Amino acid sequence: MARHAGVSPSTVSYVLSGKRSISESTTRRVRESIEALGYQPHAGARSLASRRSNVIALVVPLRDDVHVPVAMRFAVSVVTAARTHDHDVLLLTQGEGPDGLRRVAGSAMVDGVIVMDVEADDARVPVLRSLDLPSVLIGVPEDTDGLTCIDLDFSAAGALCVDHLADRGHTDIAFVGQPPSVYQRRTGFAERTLAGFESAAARRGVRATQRPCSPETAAEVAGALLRERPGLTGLIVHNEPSVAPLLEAFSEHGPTTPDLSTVVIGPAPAGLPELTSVDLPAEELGGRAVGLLMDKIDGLGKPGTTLLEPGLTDRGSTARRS
Amino acid sequence: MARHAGVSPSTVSYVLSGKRSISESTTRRVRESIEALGYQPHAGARSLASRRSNVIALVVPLRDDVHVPVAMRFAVSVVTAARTHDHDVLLLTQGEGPDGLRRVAGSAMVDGVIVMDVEADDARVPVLRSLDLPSVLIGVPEDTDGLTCIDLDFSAAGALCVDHLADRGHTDIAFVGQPPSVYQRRTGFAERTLAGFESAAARRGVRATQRPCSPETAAEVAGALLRERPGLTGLIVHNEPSVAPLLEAFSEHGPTTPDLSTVVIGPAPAGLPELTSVDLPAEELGGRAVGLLMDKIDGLGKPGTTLLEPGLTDRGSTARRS
DNA sequence: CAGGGGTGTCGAAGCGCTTCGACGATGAAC
DNA sequence: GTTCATCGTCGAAGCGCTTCGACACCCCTG
Repeated sequence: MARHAGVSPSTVSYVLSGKRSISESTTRRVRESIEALGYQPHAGARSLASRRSNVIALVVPLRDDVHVPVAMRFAVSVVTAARTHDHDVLLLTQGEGPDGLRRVAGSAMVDGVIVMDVEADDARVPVLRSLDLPSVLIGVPEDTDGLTCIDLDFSAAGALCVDHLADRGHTDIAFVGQPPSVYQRRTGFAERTLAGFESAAARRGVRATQRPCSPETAAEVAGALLRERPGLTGLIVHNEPSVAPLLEAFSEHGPTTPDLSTVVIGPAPAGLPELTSVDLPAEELGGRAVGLLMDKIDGLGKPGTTLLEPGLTDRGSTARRS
Repeated sequence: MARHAGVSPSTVSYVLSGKRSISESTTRRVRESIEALGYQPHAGARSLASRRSNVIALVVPLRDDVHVPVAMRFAVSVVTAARTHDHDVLLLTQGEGPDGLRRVAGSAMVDGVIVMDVEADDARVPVLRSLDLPSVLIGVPEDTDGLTCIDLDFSAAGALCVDHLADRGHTDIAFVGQPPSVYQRRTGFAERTLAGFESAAARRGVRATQRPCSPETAAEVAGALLRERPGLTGLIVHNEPSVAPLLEAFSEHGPTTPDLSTVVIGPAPAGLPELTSVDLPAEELGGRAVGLLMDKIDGLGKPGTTLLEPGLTDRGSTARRS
């Protein structure tokens, strides 16, 4: 390669990295040779010499109570964003747990790591702290000390839904949440949404109940709510796969939207009437997470938690009550 | 590391790789040092010296007409299987197209690649041929010359469903398929399923129609079938996300399962009554694909297409007609 | 016109492994 | 008691990059 362009290897390196100034004529000559030879630097050699692999790891959850399409949107947006920063993405699954992190860190395979689906008391967090590997969490654990986290402000999202309904005169609202297992392992986003819901409900003085739910138990949950809460007029669903079975179950014995005013937190489900929702900005989260990670890799950026402001899109599934 | 164990670096390497015999005592001493120091070989150095990265690339589709949970199951099973072969997985998206393949191959980042969601006339296939990078396709293109492919035998799956219904006395069957866009870009599995359906229907002498479908158009499709095919008693759905809206639409104006005998090709949808189905063995496919790729990387294994025999699980959603 | 500060390029060292040939030691064969 | 394999280990030579001085060379200043 260097010979083909008539320069030394170091000059090629400097052309590629831009770390020293190179004359325009030499630069052009080198670029032409790169083009002509289809030259690609050897990734291993590069990472050995520069102590940078230009790869980041992404730890994706694979629990079955995690909503898969959302996880996939995250993954894709992370890959796309990483590519714009000239990085590739190594896919790790929860299967290996903390050991996977140790392995990729220890062998210098990756420059940093993005961890999704963080729990309040996550086993990976102490490992991350001990590893001095740049990392960004999508999700917020209980103790964020020294960590860089980013997430939707789920607490605000819960409150936003309550306010939306309360503003429209609703005084009896139910929150249908994630499957029980999600709360049991104290997943951050689920806890925070619920907390936001509850404190907003108290603040607005509305009657509020809350129930976990999964697609299998949706009919049951709807039945119980209809029975125990005859005055119910507002519904907040923080569980996308359950939205369809839930609304179906309600409509069999009771009101349909917008009389049962419904707000969904999460991505809008396909093949259903459009519902008013607080959308999960997966693409933005993924992109921002990568940006934060790149800063940390470059030695910039301080630890801290970024919460994205939620936005509510009114699609007409909530009615105004006098 | 080598010093800590009191041996030369090459001895450590041979202990780790097993490429030369090392005495039991030395092996033990080295392993103890590895343990004590938490030693991890530098991946870049290793790939530079050995010309092996121990990483494979996985190209995942991100079209919105691809069923995401299935793609995710593939991805996870590929990662899991790769780990058992001491490899990691680099995630590539369709976004970069053939260039992504060239990049990871040229820079020796990966030892091989697994490509999902292959079309009959896929742009990546010629690139793969030109690259002399070991590869395995999950899916089957039109021209498989020189390629290693693996997939469910979708043609047999289509036929299996027809036979199942025909055996139970059904003589008027509809096939509800993938969204039109999937056929337009000539995705292998969709074409082959349809072909299997049609030839089996001809062989069994049953009346057969076929329609593309998406969750949005499910109600429409159901309506059209009810209108145009009053004698319809059998339904084959090769489109998991549409199953729920489809059956709902049918039940509003017509028969429900098992009177409308329904067979699904794909993963069983959650939160619905259990349906008789031909399951997509994503885990097995992913695992086998990795196995095939590892053989190719090791210089074993010839090109060729492996089709997995489909199996039908009877869950009682098909009735016998006299 | 000597001295000083940029620029643009090169050479060499080294990143941390693997691998090949070599070599001493050991035991078997004659 | 030689001779020969065989076994276990080592040393050295890379793998293909990056990076750090060094060094021409040029232009500016005084």
